[in-house]
Amino acid sequence: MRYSRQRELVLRQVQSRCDHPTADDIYLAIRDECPGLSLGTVYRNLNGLVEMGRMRRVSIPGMADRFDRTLMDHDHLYCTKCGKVEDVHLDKEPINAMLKDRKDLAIERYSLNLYGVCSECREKESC
Amino acid sequence: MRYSRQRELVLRQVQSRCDHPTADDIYLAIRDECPGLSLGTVYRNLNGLVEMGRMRRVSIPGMADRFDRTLMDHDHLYCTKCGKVEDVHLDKEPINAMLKDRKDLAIERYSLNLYGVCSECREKESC
DNA sequence: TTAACTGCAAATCTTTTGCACAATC
DNA sequence: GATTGTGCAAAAGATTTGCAGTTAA
Repeated sequence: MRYSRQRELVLRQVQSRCDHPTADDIYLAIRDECPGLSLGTVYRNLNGLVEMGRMRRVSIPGMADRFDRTLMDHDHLYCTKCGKVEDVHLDKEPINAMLKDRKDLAIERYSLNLYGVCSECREKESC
Repeated sequence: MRYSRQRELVLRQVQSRCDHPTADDIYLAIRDECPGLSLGTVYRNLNGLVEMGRMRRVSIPGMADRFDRTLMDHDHLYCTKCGKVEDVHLDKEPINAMLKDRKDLAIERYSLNLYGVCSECREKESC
């Protein structure tokens, strides 16, 4: 894979944010720095970067994919109040153990999506 | 909500199948019994029936939603060989207990998607 | 009768793709 | 100079929606 300014900007943008931006968020944020940039290029680069393991894709049914700079294993909480996606680090051992017990299943991987109220909205509520 | 032949056919179709059909699968299967049926009507009825709790929606990133007649709580295994979606009944207690321990999180619900090889494909493999 | 439902087609939203041109190595 | 990447615009796929006509209660 060879260098491109567009890919560099996409990667930097994702790495600089903790809010799980969509392809369009990223496009809007960097297009000023790169006149003529096209959304298709952002998509192509995001796909490549995810495939290379430089970032992760977060898929939540019914909405555009988001992109996450954090490579370490973790899960996501979709806030039912404000729509934000928050990182959550759960202890996966209970799940892994339970799945390992099921020798009738050949599970390669799984994804867990959480729905609830994010920490920011909870703080607002309790005031 | 009042009776309609279209809704009746959609519901019957889902209830008669264990293969998690998509809206389009359902449309193709029943349109002979209902000349002039439109895909939009199938979508509208599926949405209504899910909302009424008469069936469940199964969302897997990157593909069309599927519909599931089984109302009881369970999970889904997406087969990476053949693309089928298989019902899986897991012991959720370990997950629920782990989540309950995390009093810093306000989780309302969660969804678990499994990826692996379905029972049918595993049988074929082992021959 | 009237509120809910339908068919149709167009619109929406997200993502991909074909192609001619440009940039990298 | 070969190959990879880009911009543009069109296409694709899933789903929703506006509207005028139809149907159940």
